[in-house]
Amino acid sequence: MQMSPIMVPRRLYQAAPPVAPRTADTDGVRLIGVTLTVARDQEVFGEGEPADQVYKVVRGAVRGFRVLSDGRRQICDFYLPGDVFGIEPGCEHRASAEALTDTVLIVARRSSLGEDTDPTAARRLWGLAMADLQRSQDHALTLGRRSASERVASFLVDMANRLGASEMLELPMSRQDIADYLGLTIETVSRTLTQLQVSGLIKLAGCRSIHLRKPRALADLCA
Amino acid sequence: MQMSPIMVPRRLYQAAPPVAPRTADTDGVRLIGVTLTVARDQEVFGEGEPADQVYKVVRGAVRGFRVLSDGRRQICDFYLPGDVFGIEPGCEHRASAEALTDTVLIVARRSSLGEDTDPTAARRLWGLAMADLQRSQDHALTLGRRSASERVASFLVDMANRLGASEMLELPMSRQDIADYLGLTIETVSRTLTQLQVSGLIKLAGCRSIHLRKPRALADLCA
DNA sequence: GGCGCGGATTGATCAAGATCAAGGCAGCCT
DNA sequence: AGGCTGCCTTGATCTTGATCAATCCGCGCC
Repeated sequence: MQMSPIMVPRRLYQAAPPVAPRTADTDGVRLIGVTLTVARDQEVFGEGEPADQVYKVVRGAVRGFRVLSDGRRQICDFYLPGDVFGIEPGCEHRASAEALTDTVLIVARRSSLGEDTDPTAARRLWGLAMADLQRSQDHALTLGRRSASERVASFLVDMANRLGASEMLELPMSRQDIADYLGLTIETVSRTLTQLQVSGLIKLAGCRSIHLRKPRALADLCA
Repeated sequence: MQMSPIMVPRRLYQAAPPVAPRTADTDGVRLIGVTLTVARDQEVFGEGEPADQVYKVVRGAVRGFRVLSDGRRQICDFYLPGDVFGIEPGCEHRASAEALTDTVLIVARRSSLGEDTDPTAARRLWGLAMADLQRSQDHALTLGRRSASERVASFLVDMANRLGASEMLELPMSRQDIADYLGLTIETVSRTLTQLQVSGLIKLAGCRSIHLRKPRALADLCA
C-alpha cells in the first residue's frame, strides 16, 4: 500500500509533542520559494553538493542519511510535513536526502531566509537547528544504549507524535528505512514488530499501517 | 595515572582537523566571564537545570551525557580545551555535564554573548551549533553502523585530531567513559585496544596514554 | 481473476559483543 | 616500603541480533 498524499495530516505542527519538537515556534519557519515535486526514491540532494538551498516538506516525506564506503547506511532523520531540512554549517551537504514517497517540497535559497538582517528569522532558524541537535542526541542515546525492542517502540511513539496520529499510524517508509534509522537489520525490525503484535501492543494492518493498541505500554517500553 | 593539567596542549584549536571541526572560525568564540574550577567527576550542570549559562573549556575535559531511567548512560560528546558547551534550544538542559579530570572553565551568561545585537557573535554561535550537529550525526553513524573495532579506531583518530596529538595521545577519560561514548562495554573497549596493540597499530603506555604507531592504518580501519 | 514482482515475514544457524568472574597492575596513602 | 583501592585486563560462557535461506503476501498488471 502506497501512502496517498491525502492521508498526510493537515496541521503542520502538533502542540507540544513529548519528544524533542523540531521547531521552537509553533508555526515554524516560513519559506518563500518554488515548490518542487520529487518522485519516490529520487534524490533531493547528495553528499558533497553545494548547500545553498533549504527545503520544507509540504507533502510526503524525506530521509536524510549518510553512508560508509562499503555501503552501510545510517538514516539520520526522517523529514515529515512541516519539517525544514538541508541547512548545513559549511557550503556543502554532509548528508544525502531522498524522497520516501512522492513528495512536494518548498525550496528557498538559503540567503533568502534573511538570517543576517532579520533577527526573528535568525532566532527561528536557531531554534530549528538546536531542535535538530536535540533529536540527533536522542537518536545517539537510542543507537548506543537501547535494545531492539526499545528502539522499535520508541520509533513508533516518536512517529505517532510527529505525524499527529494518536493510534492509527501510516508510515511513509519501508522496513529497510526503519532498520537503517534504528541501526538494526530489516529482519530484526520485522520480528520485533511481530512480537509487539503478539504482545497485543500493536496491530499490523498492511505493512505500512500500524494500529497502536496500547500507546502507554509502548511508551513504557522505551525505557 | 591521573592526567596532570600541564599535559593539556597549549594550542586551543588545530588547523582544519579532518573530522567535523567544532567551530567554523579557527579562533572560536570569545567568552567573557568568570573562571570556574571543577574537580574530577563533579557536575557542571544536570539535566533539567536552567540553561542560562555557557561554558568554555580552558584546561581539563568534560563529558556531556544522557541517562536512561535504569541508569544506562550515553555520552553524547567530550568537550576538550577550546570547546564551548552548554548551549541549549530551550531554557533547561537536556543533558548533564561532568568534569573528566580537574577542569578549568570560563562561564558566561548566555545573554552576554550578544547574539541578538552582534551579527558576528551570532554567526559564530551558529557555526558552533551546526558543527555540534555534524558531530552528533557522525556519532549516530558510528553507533548505528560501525563494528567495535571501527568505533575504537575512529575514536582514537578523532581524539588525536582534537587534542592535536600526532602520535602520542593522552586521554583524559576512563575506559568506562570511552565505552559509554561508543555504545560498548568496558570489556569490549579494553579487548579491542589490546587487539590493536597486538596488530601493531598502537602501543599502550599506561592506560591513559596511547602511542599511535600507524595512524594511517588506524584511519583506514574506520571504514 | 490469475500472474508476477518486490518487499515482508519466518525459520535456522552463526557470531559479535555482553555478561559473569577472576586476576593484575598502578598509583596512592600511611 | 608495603599494602590497599580502584581501574584495567583477561578468560569463559551466554545472549542478542546478524546472517543465510526460504516462503509469504499484497499489490499492480495483464
